[in-house]
Amino acid sequence: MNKLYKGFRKKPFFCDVKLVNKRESHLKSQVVISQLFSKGKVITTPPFRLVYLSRKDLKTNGSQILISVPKKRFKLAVSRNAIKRKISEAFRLYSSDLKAFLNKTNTHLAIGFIYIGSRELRSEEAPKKMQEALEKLLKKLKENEIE
RNA sequence: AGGGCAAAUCGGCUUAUCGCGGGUCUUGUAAAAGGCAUGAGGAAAGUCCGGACAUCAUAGGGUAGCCUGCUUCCUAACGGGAAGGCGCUAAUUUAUUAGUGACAGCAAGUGCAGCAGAGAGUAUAUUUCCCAUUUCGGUGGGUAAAGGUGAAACGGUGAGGUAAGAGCUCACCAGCAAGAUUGGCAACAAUUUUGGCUAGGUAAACCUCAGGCGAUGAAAGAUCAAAUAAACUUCGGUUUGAGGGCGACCCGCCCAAUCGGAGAGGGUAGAUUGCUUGACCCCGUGAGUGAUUGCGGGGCUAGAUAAAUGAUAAGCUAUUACAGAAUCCGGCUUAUAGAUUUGCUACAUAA
RNA sequence: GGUCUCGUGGCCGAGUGGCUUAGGCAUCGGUCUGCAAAACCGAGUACAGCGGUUCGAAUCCGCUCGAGACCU
Repeated sequence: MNKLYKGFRKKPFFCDVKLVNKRESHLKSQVVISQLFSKGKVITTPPFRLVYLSRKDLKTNGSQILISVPKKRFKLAVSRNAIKRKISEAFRLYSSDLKAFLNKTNTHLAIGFIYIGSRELRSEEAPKKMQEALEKLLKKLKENEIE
């Protein structure tokens, strides 16, 4: 946690965790992806479908995300890219609670965001939807923790 | 001042905060942190052509297949471009302008042309016209001017000629073929001589002629690391030439002691490189009608790998067109809101 | 990233440039029947789009759109 607080002195306007979204937080491993889709649990909130898989046996903690937009609904590469960017930006801004929880409980979480909306994601509604989805996810994770 | 057409250029900018990719510098044992500048197109698209580069193959020849098709030039090359020629269309100024053309050959050969029509290619006679004959209903022969059909019907005008006619003969005209001269690098144009009197359409039908083309694509390939099995079982063939290679086929040539089929089974899929200095861009200047190119000076301008360019706020008419690099170049085609510049053009308004 | 194929009524599907297109299933109307099925008779509905070649294009050529397959 100390690492993350390092930039806090210079930029005091933002909250307790620094908001980064680096390469390391992308989900790349084919093994993990196949496990995610075969064993993972699913939450559906209107524009997204979340697939997640939490593990405690790994040494690292934190989250790795994967974003998928179907080519069948969005023909243009430009619009697909725009949706992906909006999702990742929204996740970057509103995932601080989730990250704090994961650090506390020392879990590794793989999340897949699948966009199931039929229209393009508008930038003003993206943060609201993301917050809803993440709150739902956090609640589920806490329930599991108690069990 | 606005409208239309054509060509060219741009197709977002500024500030603040946060964030991402690779690069570089600083701090740090390291992990990492911070600073700096930089980071998506005119089409990045379609994959329709042409190259570079790489691997495989390569004594050589022929055939097949595919592509291109007026001429000369440009270019690394092209199915691209420039200039010119010819045809067609439109306009008028009637010989110019603008647009446009897969624009070699049907006078090498073969095929095709429904319906209609007498006849659709060495074709032919329905109605006419003329002659002969007649049982006066017709029959036989000659003829192709006129009517009619069709997308398309085998030159036109006049004279001679004839039973009636006909390029049957002649003159002129149109068009064709061959030759000559002149101009042009050439396509071709102009003039002229001779010929036979007419040659129809279709090659985006087969085809002929001329020219060109080896195949596969960066998921190509190279290096390193890790792992390992040129192994095992079984069947068949072989110095009396089997088998393999020359990745369409044939001739021919080469290799040569091993080759082929089946079974069971093992391993890898990570890193670096290829990767961005290039037929590059900008400026000046010379050559050329032009495409293009010579010389000099300056510049470095994405290089990711489940894949970076974003978000928020404010302002500029602005949430605002079409749209996202994946080895790299040259074209073509298609999509495209708006802005600017230049040229041409006609209309209306005002002075 | 690269390569290739296909597109004909509501569905399947034939079609060698020539009568706007064979056939089957489905739909609708009629005959039959007490009613229906089957059978029989009849009808409507199509060449993915645009442009070109040709007297004439579903067919030949070019571009565009859509769908699918393969390499990996």
